[in-house]
Amino acid sequence: MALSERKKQILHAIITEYIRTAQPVGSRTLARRYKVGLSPATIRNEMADLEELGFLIQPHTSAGRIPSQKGYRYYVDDLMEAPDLEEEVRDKIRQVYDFEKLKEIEEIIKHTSNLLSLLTNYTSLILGPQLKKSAFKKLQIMPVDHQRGLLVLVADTGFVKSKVINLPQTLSPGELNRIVSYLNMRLDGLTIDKITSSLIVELRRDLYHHIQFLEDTFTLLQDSLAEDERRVFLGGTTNILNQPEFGDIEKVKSLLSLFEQNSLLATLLSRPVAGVKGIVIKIGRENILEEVHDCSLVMATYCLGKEVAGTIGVLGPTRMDYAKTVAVIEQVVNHLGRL
Amino acid sequence: MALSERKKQILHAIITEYIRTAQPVGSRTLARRYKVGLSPATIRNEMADLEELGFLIQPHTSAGRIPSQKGYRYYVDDLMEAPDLEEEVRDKIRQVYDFEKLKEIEEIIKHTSNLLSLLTNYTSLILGPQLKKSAFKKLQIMPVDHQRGLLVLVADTGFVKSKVINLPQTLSPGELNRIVSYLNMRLDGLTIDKITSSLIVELRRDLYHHIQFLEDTFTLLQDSLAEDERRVFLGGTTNILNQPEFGDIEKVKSLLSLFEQNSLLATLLSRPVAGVKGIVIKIGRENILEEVHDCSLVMATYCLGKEVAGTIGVLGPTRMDYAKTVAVIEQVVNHLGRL
DNA sequence: ATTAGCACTCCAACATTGAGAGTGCTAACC
DNA sequence: GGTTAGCACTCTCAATGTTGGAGTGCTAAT
Repeated sequence: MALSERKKQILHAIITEYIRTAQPVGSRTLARRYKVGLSPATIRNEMADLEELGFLIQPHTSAGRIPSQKGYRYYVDDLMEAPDLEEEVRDKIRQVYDFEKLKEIEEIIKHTSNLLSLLTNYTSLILGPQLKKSAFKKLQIMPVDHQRGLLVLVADTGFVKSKVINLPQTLSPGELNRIVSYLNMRLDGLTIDKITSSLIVELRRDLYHHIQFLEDTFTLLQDSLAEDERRVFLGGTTNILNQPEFGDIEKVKSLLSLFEQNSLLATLLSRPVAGVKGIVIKIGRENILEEVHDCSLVMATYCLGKEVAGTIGVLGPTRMDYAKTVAVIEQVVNHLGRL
Repeated sequence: MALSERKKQILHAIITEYIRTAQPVGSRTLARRYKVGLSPATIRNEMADLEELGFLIQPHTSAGRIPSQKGYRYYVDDLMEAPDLEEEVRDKIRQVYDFEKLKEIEEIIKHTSNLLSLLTNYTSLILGPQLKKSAFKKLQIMPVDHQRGLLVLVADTGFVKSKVINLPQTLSPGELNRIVSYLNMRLDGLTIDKITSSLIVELRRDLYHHIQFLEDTFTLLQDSLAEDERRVFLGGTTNILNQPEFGDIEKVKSLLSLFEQNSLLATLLSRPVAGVKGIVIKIGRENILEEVHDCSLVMATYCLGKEVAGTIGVLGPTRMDYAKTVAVIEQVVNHLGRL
């Protein structure tokens, strides 16, 4: 699949131009706007070749060419070079991560997703950290009224989960405290996924005389566990509507209803094999979901501290500005890693 | 503005038909489908009158008539009668509120908003309860690591707010406990809006040697206070796209970006004067925001327990099915009041 | 007061046309 | 042999008719 230098150059130019204008690119325009020292006729020949090879598509006889999926793939893998970001952009990123004191994960993620959609003008998706991997830190029960209490579960990542539970009225404050400290002791330092159901059974045995109350507690624990359903944070959902390819209401509708389905979004983002570092780009039909078959997704795993936390992604039309998007994501992931 | 019985009947029929079909209604259709014992010609005369009076609009000569805003208003105030809900619908409502044990406000609201959008096929908006009005219940600080703690604030309504704060390292656990119980004592039973800044100043004086740490605490308190910005919960945002009036991308875009702006939504919903009971309907331009000038909003205040908690609303095109929507909202508000 | 009849208006859907953009091919050129 | 000019051809898009249907308003008859 080795293309001649000239073909590469032409393909590059076509894709660049198409990304800019969203219009099929003709040989004339190319000759005029990009200083290949070639006449339109020669370019036409090359374009015909590139079409034969599957990199370009002609929407109809006598229109210019547009990149095919294969064309984008080649561009992304071999042709594209990430631009330096403008100082202005770098500044904005720095601002978000420096000046605001972000302590809670959720806050960090929300800011990040806003930032991404702002900088790229596409829609950003961020898959939150996996609760499983974080370590149990502390569990606390605060009485709310005489029959209910608030159970708070804190993970070391700063992740907090709370739930109102029923407390048996027969339970004295002292007992409650003892139970809580016992649980804290037993669970101390474990990662959440170590809290298996067998451990729970064991605990339940140890504390069998408080069964009723514990049911709720364990339910929360197990829910948190079972909630492999990691939350996906969205930013700039309307950005994508500004793209000329979304003139069609049907498309808009299917995309927007996709945005409402957290689990599907999570599927989308969880593709890159755990551990794969760097940026992964899914173009058009390379994505699993039909709704985004004419979108592309640029994603990367991000770390918070040392742990791989989740996936960060930007969704745009297949005709998106890959180079810039990649640059932005790299920069952002970088900053995130330092927190 | 007293209309003759016959005019009322015709206006009613036109609106009903238009709500059903979204097409201008002509005299022929009306004579055929609605058993007014009149010929098209007579109906035409009446329609001309109604147009003169401002209840109807003719999109162009020789199209049928559609209701004007004034027409809808008259319909809603004087003509419409709320239908009995089908058993099937009543069942669905009962299911949501009976079988699932909803303890936390947020959960209740989320379920309600889903329910509403499901039953009406429009978009539901729910303005959450005002933190201000609920009573302070308890404040707790749980250490997370050696320099950070999780501050949890519980209101008696079950409302929970938490924030990670910095703890000065010089603070011993004993001291921390004393501070917490002191704060609890001082704040006990107050409604949140009683925790004015003057009280905070006072507390701050009493505890002046822990200033740094307290800053964060007070910030949270004040944030919760200042957060008059009450959260609006949305359901079925894509439903409204199924309405034929949203064939235009521009409209969709402006509406969707409105949906992303919590504060604007809160404005929309907070119109009905506090205390007004019953259902309020805002038609078209009666709404403040331009984005919904061709939508209508049916809303009602809802109670949780005895307190007025917030506003519940359904947003559809001006051509929405007011009768059904009103019936559904009434039913839902009813159920909510019983929780 | 109601209705039948009729001329009139307007929209929406469909065809027609011409201009513009772009191609592929051929033949000439370096 | 690679490159280019020239030209016929194709296809879209926008503008411009054309037509049929739906609905009206008016008038005259009931």
